[in-house]
Amino acid sequence: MKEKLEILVREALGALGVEATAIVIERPADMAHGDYATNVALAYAKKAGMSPRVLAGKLTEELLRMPTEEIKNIEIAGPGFINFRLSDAHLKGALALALEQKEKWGSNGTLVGKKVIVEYTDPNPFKEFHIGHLMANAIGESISRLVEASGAETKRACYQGDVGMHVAKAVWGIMRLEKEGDILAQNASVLEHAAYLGKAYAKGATAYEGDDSIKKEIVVINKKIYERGDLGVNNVYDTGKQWSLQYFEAIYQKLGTKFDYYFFESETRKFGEEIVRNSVGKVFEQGEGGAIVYKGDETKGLHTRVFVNSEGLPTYEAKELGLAKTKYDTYPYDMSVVVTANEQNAYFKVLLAAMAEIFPELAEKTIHISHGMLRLPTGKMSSRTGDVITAEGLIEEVKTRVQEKFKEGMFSPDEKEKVAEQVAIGAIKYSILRQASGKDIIFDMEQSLSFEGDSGPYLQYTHARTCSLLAKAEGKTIDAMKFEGEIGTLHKYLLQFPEVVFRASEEREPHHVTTYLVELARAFNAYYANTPVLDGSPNEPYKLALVQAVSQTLKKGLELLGIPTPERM
RNA sequence: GCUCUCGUGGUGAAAUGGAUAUCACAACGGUCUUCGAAACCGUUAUUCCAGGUUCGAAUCCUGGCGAGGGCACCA
Repeated sequence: MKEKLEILVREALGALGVEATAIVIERPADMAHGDYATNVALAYAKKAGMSPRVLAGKLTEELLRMPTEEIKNIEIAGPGFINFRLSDAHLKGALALALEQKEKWGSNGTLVGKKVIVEYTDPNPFKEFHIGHLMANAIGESISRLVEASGAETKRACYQGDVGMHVAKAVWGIMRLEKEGDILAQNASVLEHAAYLGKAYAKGATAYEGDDSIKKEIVVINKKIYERGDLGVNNVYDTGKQWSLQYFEAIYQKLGTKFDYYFFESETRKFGEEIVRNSVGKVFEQGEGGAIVYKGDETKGLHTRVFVNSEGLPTYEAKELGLAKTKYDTYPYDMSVVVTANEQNAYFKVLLAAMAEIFPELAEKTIHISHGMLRLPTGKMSSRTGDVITAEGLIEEVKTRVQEKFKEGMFSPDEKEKVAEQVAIGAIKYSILRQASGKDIIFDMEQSLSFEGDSGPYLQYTHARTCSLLAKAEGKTIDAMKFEGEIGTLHKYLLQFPEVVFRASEEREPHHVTTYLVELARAFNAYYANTPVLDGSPNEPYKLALVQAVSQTLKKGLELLGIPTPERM
């Protein structure tokens, strides 16, 4: 419809002898103004040599001359906006079409035939999966689903730092704990394994900073991990890594993420190092102490970064170059999205500049998306001091709060546990996805996880309501066309969904979806409070069609956010 | 010091350069014998400061103030 209006307006301008470059058709901020609006009369007034309102008047005359059954009327408003109101028949037909589309409702085909890879979450084995990873996961998962909804073939990737000092610290910690007799039971659970690793890491990290001789021991272990020549170290490392990965996998399952590819730093480092060494003198330079550096162009706000350090080991930057190529060799993508924390922004710019010189075609396809930090009201989290909120801990805490809200006797114990988890995940993910990515979130349990108003559970609750209403209406006629009366805002909100999904996908901003869904849910709840649906009136089939469309839209929208949609809660 | 990002009611956020700046929380006042009150209705309250560009600026440009990130061998 939007495209059609654009063509009509262009023709009308042409008829008046005005050649248009860009034509903007938009949804008016206030729905009372109409279904669509254009500002062309304002934009081209000067070019046409008349005042905006006069031009708008002439354009309207032209537009009215063209036969269009979708349009009910055209009005001029304000400084010279042209507002379009769509016909009732068209609006009803659009709703009927939406219902027919079912699962496909809201999708578009703008990325059909494209291959997209999205990398996100990226936890480090041997360390906690904390709420920062939760943030990256929520955003990355939603972006994956959005580009999928645009028709792209989408693969999810997770990149994990399984080598480096943090690992050496944890391995040292485990060996020390074992020496002290603190050993896990044979049948320890995945969670107990993870907690043990956390303890080991904290021990190693503290000792590393406090004691120079231990620092040296850890450096030695780090080397041994790279070389894989020490059986004892290998053994501890291999089991520890396995524990970590099992633990992460359990969390992904809860969160609703299924990765297609796992990349490990231990695999990309050698390749990355080669790439860098082969381009010394061309792209990279020798820096102080034998390091290999990339000199970023300071006029572009870049700085110099080390790619291979003076000990000859590749840094994260070099590994990332290797990763980009490895990804492409695994899955020849048209677009590669990488989600990281925003503290990496400056580094990523340098990396992309270097990549543009080595793999220009890959750099062009790479899009970096950064998320803000989750901060505690008390300050920054630190895994060294143990002042961390783990994902697991947070989910459990929210879960218990959710259960307190359940009505007595609604669920069996098993169901209760399951639904509580779905709602908890919904609350957490929503609080992350509701704002534009890139900004920090001050994480306040009370505020960000409220179950009222602008929240995940609010949307889930509204969806559950539609489900129970539809269950009561089982067997009744549902028909979007059977309606006499004035078409309301709820109906019009519903029809905006595909445009919202398109924009969210294009900008890779899930928060457009959250904002929209809350508006939709609000419109529905208001409608629901004032209008009896199951009243046997002639309009009942239409009202049920509205409810079904709301239900379907909430379900699909929440799915795009990676938020579960229980039918009862 | 250099550099990047940000500054919207008491609080947290939204707004492809457009019309009366939107939403939630909090506060205050109402609505459950009727399709689920995790809901609904109402009241109060917002674009950091100073210039500029534009028919039109929360949005773009310049300067100031304030907050956060980054600035060579961590990731």
